[in-house]
Amino acid sequence: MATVAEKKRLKRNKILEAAYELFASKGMHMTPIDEVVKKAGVAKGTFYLYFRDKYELTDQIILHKSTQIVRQVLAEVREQGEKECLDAVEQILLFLDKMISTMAQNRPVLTLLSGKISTVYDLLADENSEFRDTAQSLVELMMQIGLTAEQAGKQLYVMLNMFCSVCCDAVLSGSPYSVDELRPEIRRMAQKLLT
Amino acid sequence: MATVAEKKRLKRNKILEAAYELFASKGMHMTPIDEVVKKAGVAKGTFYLYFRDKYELTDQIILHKSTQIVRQVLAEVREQGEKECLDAVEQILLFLDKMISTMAQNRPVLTLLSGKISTVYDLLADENSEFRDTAQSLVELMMQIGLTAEQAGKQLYVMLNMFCSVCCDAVLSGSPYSVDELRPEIRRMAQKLLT
Amino acid sequence: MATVAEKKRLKRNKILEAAYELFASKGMHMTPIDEVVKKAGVAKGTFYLYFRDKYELTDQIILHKSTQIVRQVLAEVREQGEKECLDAVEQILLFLDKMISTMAQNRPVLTLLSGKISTVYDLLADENSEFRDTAQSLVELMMQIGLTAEQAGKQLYVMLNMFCSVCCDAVLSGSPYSVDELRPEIRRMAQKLLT
Amino acid sequence: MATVAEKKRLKRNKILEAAYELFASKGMHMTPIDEVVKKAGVAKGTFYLYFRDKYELTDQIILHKSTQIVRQVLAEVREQGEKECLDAVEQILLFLDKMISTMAQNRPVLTLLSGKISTVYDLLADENSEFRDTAQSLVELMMQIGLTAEQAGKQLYVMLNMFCSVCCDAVLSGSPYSVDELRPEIRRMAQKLLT
DNA sequence: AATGAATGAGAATTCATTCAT
DNA sequence: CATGAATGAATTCTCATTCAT
Repeated sequence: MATVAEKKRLKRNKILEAAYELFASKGMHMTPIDEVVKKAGVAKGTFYLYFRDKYELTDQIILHKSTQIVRQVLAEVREQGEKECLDAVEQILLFLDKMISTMAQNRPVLTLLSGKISTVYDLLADENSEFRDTAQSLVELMMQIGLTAEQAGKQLYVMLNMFCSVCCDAVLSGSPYSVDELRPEIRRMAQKLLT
Repeated sequence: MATVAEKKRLKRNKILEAAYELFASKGMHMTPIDEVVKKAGVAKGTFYLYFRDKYELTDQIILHKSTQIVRQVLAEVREQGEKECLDAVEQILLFLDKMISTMAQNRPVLTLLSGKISTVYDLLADENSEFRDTAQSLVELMMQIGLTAEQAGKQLYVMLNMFCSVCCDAVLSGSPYSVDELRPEIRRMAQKLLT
Repeated sequence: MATVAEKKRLKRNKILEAAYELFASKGMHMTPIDEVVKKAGVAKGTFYLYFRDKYELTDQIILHKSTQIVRQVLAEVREQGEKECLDAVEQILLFLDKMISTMAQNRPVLTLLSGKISTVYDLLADENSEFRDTAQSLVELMMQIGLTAEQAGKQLYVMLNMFCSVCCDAVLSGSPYSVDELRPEIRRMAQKLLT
Repeated sequence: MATVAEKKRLKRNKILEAAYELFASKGMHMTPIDEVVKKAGVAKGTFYLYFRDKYELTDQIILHKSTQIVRQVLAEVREQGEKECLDAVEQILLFLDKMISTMAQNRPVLTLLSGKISTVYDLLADENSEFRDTAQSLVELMMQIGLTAEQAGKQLYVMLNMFCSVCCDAVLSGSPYSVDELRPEIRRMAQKLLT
């Protein structure tokens, strides 16, 4: 077993997780590297062995966490979609709904995501992404309701962005409406957009 | 003429404007007070005569600039709406369209607004806001298409948030789509949502 | 009295003096700013009010100290030269001799000067230097022994550099010869060069 | 063939050369060990197998490079001296002239040598040096022009130091005069000193 | 012998804020 | 009211050196 590379990956992850929790609760600008390494249980120098600087760390966290969320949501959608034989519209609605739920339960990640939402979309759209296939099938689902490939792509992006943004606001500030207050309305709007 | 109070207001505005430009281009965290006061042409101590601290300044800028934008957009909508005798849906679409255009032309303000979009809505919804009446009429317009007051309020919020968010991404990063690419799609979606 | 500018000059000088002593005894690279400010009795931030960074400080010290030394030497030469009605060659020899003595007594300054000797010459040659006139008269003295202006300039430079360099080595390391061992030899060589 | 000891010597030399180039271009204080070992193609730990610390490395480089230069210069002088049957003065002048030329062509080595010129002399004077004999013959040459052994030693030292110092300044900063501008003057002075 | 991950003391520098003038 | 010199805690990042593999 490649214990050496494995240990490195583990250490990197420890830093990533420690930073995530801190950044999420106090914001990146309010979290000194000192605290991150202390929480991660590594030396200060070790941090700079794995990340060029604080900004690279931030980027990595966003990537890391977004990936986690998208991966989880897609897995659930796929499973439930198959089990319940959902049609195109229903699957997309389910995807958006799950995204909202998951984000609502991941308050901290929203703090980081806020204002960088296109990152999530980039994850889906990137040629080399592990999600490429799924993203493709989402677009195909939307084409089944009569959109061109381009329209489908754009609309998917706008809807994702829209729901994420509303979620961020709703979850983070709860003002003027909470997620739960907004959720039925969002669903109604999504349905309207998809028919 | 109250030259004393007037001069104070002027100096305060000079600081606000200087900070706005700096914050917009480099971000608040990357802009030291030193630079702000230098650009504003006042002494460092003077700054603290007008603002409690850097955070109050930031808040004030967002308020200041959002107000400017909303005020401008609403004025244009009102004028054109009257001139062209637009119906409810058309007025709302015009409002959203103008918001997009104005934001697209105010790249810097988006930097600040990004992730704080509900601020704009708060402006509209606040009891004491100068926009209260207009916001009220927007809601009433939406009720004309068959929504309850509550639904109308929420939908207005969601649509605003959605469009602002998409604009921020599109204008600021241009990725994955530019505003101009997205604008027709957005309009189509808005229309669908309002019928 | 302009107490404000005066106080600033004083504080700057305090830093300069503190740094000089520290740099001279341990070398600039071995002296943290922390120690400098502590010795100067000012806050760390104050340091950066007066000097861009450690390197500017170093340059300033060299300038400051070289100026002090040259000023002192020239004053002595002028005085003694007049009193004893010395001729050209004798005055130059006296100048070099005094330079050697003064440097020998200013061990610390040599630490800083070592390897940056042309600084001293620059001081003499700089158009705006307070020493311009004196430097000019040194050159004129050398022209009296039959050199062209250009030859005189170069020879003055070479001799200065040569003597400073030998002094640095001799004073700082005492190896292979001490200043006192070398001084007669140097004098003999200077005399030879000037006739 | 002693491949073991040979390989070690080779690795040591690789480090020495890598460090030399780096130190020469950016200065020792600005060159981290990291860069040295990377350039040398060895691991960081390996460095400490061959050198106690960074300071020992620096010393070794200066020694290494000075030796190279002196060895080269002396070889050339010896060869040309024999071929052209030069007399004492001419040989010394040739030696100094070659030193200047070689240094002018070895800009980087001067960076390191600057302020440590007596090292070169130490090389010549050290009892166990490979140059002991040559240095001795240089002294003897000077005694041929009527100096005592002691005077000869000192004068050789002063002249060496003087020329090296002037070279460092001239080559490194080119200010106030370049090597080429100074060279005739230096030669003239050397000639004067040797007669 | 060689490696390179890990260390952590330390260094430079910044900057929001205060306060005497 | 206005000023800007002074502060020093806080922060980021570096790097020589060690040591387990």
